[in-house]
Amino acid sequence: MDKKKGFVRKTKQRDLILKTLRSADTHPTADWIYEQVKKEMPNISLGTVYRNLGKLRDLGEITELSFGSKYSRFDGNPENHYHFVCTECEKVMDIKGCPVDKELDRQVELNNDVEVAFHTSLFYGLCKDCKNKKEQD
Amino acid sequence: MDKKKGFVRKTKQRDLILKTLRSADTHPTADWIYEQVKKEMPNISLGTVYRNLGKLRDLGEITELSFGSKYSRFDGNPENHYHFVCTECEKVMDIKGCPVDKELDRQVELNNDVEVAFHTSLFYGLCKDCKNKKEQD
DNA sequence: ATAAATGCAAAACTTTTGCACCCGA
DNA sequence: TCGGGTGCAAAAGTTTTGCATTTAT
Repeated sequence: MDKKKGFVRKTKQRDLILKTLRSADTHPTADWIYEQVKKEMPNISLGTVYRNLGKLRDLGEITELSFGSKYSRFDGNPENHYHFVCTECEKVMDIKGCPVDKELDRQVELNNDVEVAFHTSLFYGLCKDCKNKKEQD
Repeated sequence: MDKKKGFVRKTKQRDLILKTLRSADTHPTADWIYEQVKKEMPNISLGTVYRNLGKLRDLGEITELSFGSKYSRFDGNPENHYHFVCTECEKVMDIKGCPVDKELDRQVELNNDVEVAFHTSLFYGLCKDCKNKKEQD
């Protein structure tokens, strides 16, 4: 018997959830993902979406971002990187051209007597669209 | 008549809440503040704590930090600075000796076609106490 | 006197969970 | 077949809100 306990089974639901998240250009909420996925799989439940997002996070396939608003947001890219939060439309997206500075972690350790595993930075402001919209006034 | 509409009234509750927050060495949750304040003012309600924290935030007296866990945390210091989150005991505190690098904001603007108002960084790891506790094993 | 603030409780909202059934390996 | 996954609905947990009353100015 080579069946092992505690294995992760592949399901249509989880595949679709991951595909949907990976193809999003921003970092959506569980509810947004639920709405998208429902178009293709109308009977899926929100509980399943939450359970699968949690499982994918535990497997290291995605990252859960919990900041900015009441909702958690999910990032299909598990690599550490910086994020931008639009204060106007609430969208959350990746920062380009600004690599994570690991030297900072060492500096913080020395100055604060802590052990740093990693850090992340959040930039707040107006995204491209909201910036342009404001300029039109 | 020099009474104006929309003014902010001074109350014992708000004073106590602000005093409690300012004297905390970490960044507590609304519920923690509620528990502290109740010792001195047993009839205060959690709703009042939330309302006052919101008002103080709107007035720019404090900062609301919404990351790391389900709860919002509040920071008696409205100045922008970096934070440390202990992944073991969940405490959130200020980072010392690591000033906010405003140059980064300009770099992000250039690379991402956005308008950055400010940024904040979160360092995750073990705080002094949890680090020492681990070393004892 | 007037409107802001409070206390209480109910409501709103996001996320989790129990359970019976289903389905992938 | 076996145990992980799903759907549904109820529950949990944080934050907000309606309302009558109190209180600061």
